[in-house]
Amino acid sequence: MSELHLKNALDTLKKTGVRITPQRHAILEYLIESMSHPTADDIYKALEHRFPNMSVATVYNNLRVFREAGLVRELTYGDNASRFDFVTSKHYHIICESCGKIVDFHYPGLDEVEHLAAHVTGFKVNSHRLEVYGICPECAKKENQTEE
Amino acid sequence: MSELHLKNALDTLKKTGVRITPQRHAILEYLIESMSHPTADDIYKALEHRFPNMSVATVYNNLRVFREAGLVRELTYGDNASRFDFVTSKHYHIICESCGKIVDFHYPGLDEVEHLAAHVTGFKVNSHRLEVYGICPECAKKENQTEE
DNA sequence: TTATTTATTTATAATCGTTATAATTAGTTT
DNA sequence: AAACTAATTATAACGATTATAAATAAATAA
Repeated sequence: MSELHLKNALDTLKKTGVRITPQRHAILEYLIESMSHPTADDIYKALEHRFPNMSVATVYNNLRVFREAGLVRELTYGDNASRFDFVTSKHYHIICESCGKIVDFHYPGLDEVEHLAAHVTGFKVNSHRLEVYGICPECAKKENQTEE
Repeated sequence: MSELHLKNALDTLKKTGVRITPQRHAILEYLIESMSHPTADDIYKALEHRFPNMSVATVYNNLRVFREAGLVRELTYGDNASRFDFVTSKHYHIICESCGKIVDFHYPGLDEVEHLAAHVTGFKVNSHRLEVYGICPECAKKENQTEE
């Protein structure tokens, strides 16, 4: 399953003439297998034992390469570090405002919003971003325990 | 119209024990009357002729105060500067990927998404963020002219 | 194969938005 | 007026990201 994702991703890169370096392979592999939404630094830390000389710049550079190839989505959070998400199928994120955890959920198209926005503003619409914020079950439990 | 918004905003601040300093008054006034989505630096630049000694920190501090009072919403964009939006009614933003312009549009509640997300993930949902991306009419026109 | 070009990585410095700190000023309360 | 508190200012620091230049690796041409 995840091997297939990796294989497809590598194929996509090859097609666009991007070299598959060991670092790139490892970063992609980590993104796919960790099943999380890591920051560039998370990735750097996770791989530094295998690539002791790797630079953070390499991580950033390659995440940009992957983003431009459409393999990876960047989730930006103001002053805080961006998180990177391997693109599989369309999904949205719900984010815990207490611990920062990000959980995926699916929701059938919000095409209607795009259409309405295009109609009202005259924009040519390309995409949208939707995030839901709240408190995850674990944090909610903790808050109850401490009678917050 | 905008005077009323300003008056209400000042009342809200007074109620929560926040002092109305000349700088705060000016920042709020600018946010309301500019009808735009300025960065902290935009505000700083717009007011520096009236407050030659004002510090950027003051702008940031007060935008945080306003945000915490619910008067202002902060729109974050990764590494780029946040934009600040005086809260009037519920609306969403459509952003031009070419020139960065932000235009408001209204859309009747996405409560259903919140409910579904809560149900699927077990989160206690507080809010959501939705943005649409595309190309504004002006940029689209330019692109056509240059046969892009 | 070797030489040459090109892409990639590395190391490091720089940038930029934002926040922290400490000193000063202004406003409030006693 | 004195004492206390809040807000502002000036400046330094921070952290995420990017730019730069040198070094290395890979691909292509000779």
